[in-house]
Amino acid sequence: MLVAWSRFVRAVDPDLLTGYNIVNFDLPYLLNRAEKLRAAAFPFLGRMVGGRTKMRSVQMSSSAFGRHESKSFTLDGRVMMDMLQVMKRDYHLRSYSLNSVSAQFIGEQKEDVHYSIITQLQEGDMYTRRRLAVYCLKDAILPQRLMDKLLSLTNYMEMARVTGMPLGWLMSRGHMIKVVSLLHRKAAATQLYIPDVPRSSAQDGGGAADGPQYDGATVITPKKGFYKDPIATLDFASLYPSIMMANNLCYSTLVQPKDASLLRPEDYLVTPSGDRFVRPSLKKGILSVILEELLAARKAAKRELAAATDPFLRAVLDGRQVALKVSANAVYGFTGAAVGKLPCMEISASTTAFGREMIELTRAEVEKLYPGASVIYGDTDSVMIKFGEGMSLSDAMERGREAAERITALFPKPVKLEFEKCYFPYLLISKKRYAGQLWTRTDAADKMDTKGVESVRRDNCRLVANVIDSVLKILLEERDLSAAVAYVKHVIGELLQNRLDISLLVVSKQLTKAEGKYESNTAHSVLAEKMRKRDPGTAPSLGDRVPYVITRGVKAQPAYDRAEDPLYALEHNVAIDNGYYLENMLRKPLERIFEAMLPPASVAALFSGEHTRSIFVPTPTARSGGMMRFTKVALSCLGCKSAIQSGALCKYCAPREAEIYQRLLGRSVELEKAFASLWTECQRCMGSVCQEVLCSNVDCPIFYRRIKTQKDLDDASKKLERFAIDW
DNA sequence: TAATGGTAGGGGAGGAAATTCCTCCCCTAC
DNA sequence: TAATGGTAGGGGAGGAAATTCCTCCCCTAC
Repeated sequence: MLVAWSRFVRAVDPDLLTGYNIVNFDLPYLLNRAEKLRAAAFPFLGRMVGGRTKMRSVQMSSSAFGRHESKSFTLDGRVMMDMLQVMKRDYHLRSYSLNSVSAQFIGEQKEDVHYSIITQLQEGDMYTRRRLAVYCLKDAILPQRLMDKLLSLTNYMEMARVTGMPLGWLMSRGHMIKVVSLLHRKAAATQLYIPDVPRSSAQDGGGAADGPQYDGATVITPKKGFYKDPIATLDFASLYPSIMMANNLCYSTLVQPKDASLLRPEDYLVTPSGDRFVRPSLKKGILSVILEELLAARKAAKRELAAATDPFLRAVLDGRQVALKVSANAVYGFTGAAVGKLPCMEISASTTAFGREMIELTRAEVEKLYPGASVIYGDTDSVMIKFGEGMSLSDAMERGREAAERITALFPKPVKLEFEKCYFPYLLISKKRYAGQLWTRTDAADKMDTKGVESVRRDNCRLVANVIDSVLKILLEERDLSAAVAYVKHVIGELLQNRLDISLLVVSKQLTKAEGKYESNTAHSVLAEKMRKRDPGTAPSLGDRVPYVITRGVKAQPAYDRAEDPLYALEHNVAIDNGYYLENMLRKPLERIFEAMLPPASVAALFSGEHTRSIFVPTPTARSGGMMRFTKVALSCLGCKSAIQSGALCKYCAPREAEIYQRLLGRSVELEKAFASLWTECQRCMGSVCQEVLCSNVDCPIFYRRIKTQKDLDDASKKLERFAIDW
């Protein structure tokens, strides 16, 4: 079968291979299997005749794309486009399972089949094998649909053209190689050669770049608070690229200090960081040319974006122009990369130094030109201005536009300060954290814009993200403080009474270090270790996100000891520590928001009072220690919970047997109904109502609810069975 | 054959170090 | 065989508890 499949690939002769996680799972599996079975004709999947497909492990670590282990193959003539890798590179998501990704982008779920039941399906009847087949087909089709919908191939080809790089490298390598490629292209055209800088010993592994190498951008100290006046925002368009172009910063224009005396003073420029670059009249830098081209491509993408009407297409085109912008910024990053091919701190340090001067000048100028105006915040290339008390939105916009124009005139071309938007109202929490209603026109707000706060971070559970997001919406869109307070109290009540779905409480963090490399204990690293011991096959590996919930423990037991795999917690009935979620996850983020608009006593009242009464759940002691090891669970009366020897009820409750039995039966029936409706929902999702549901999709809330209901139902029927003994 | 854009910054968890608080104990005044 | 005044209060030692500070870690803004 393997050999036939290999022949099939060669016969179809595709340019591109795609799938989901094929690089790290499917292909390695096939190759290993072929080797084991001595299918010698198998590993020839490339276009090179007789070219053997070999597999290598590579470790990639990049500040932009994170760290992961990966495989690489010799597959001449074909490009591997693994959609998992594409999704990880291009989209910031909480989960990258094919299920959640396709649900989000193409509104379709696949039925997930856990690997442990595949054999069972294969060895069953024609119906179970059909299910297996459907699963496999979907697994193959969904990645293709994703690729079509997201225009991934189009965008990658565009990037390959702009940068002059092989398509495959865009998926397996970082940003630096793009810049290297661009440099080679331009340098060759101007008869220049790029020096091969040998790696210094410091660059190889040990003790390299820890801590910043040079000073970065200015972040203006925020004047924190809740602003009910419109806040105008001015941004420099592509700040770093435009600084490099305006001042001709380049490898080819750098003047070494010892050579400065050879030039006339008017031939070179001294940057704020004290470095010298010749003026463009003498020689124009290559980096300037490269940046001009990247920004021209971005402009074209923006034009296309303006012409598009379909909202989804717009989102994708927007993604493309952002990618080009990021690549332009990567040019600056490349010059500053100490562990890189061609570091040049003079360029990067000069660029940031210019940036610092420019934002300071902008701030001073705004406050000088507009008396009463105040710059309340700014980061790197932007300033947020409050022009005055009680100003209307349209006046603020008008002044913003005017100010941008007047200040742009102070800088050399192509530096451009733009008025982009107003925030109204605006909540400024701290540096790099704020939220506001964003307006680009006066007739209607565009959207709520949230930066840095918990609702946009992936290392919070969904509960926190949802609550913060809703609270901000109520405060900023509806501007209803009391409704926000009521909402928060309601959610806290639900949480403490255990009424929330466990999928809301799942936290996930990325495993960024290899096994044993963590210096301190953290919830996700300790849990990953625990899961490796349970089942190495399904345990998270380097670069994966580890989902977990915090469970109840004994007093003072650290949180990392109480982190548990959500599925495991559900299946083994481990109690969730609701108090921890309230105190350690919800409390502080909510306090930071409300303290800007409520007196301290009212903020404190959010977390105490009637709604914080919780239902008692007995605390389990550590499973493997303490006195509890020597105790046994005694039967308890189903009527009053007092200890009894056998049967269902104690002698005092016995007379009420009929009534208690009826109550439990009612509960059981209720659960059965709930379970049946969840089951139908899962069957609908599978596309068939005549088969058993065999789905283990951990990203689906229904899945958690179904498991929980099943568990409760089991418990309920066990209780009912105890009555039988009496009869 | 094969590596990796940058700095600034917030904020949570864990654990060490420094500090405060409580209890026991001894002794003296009267 | 067999005996012993009391209470109030200062202050040191030891150890528990609460607090502060620092480091690690993750993730985001630009």
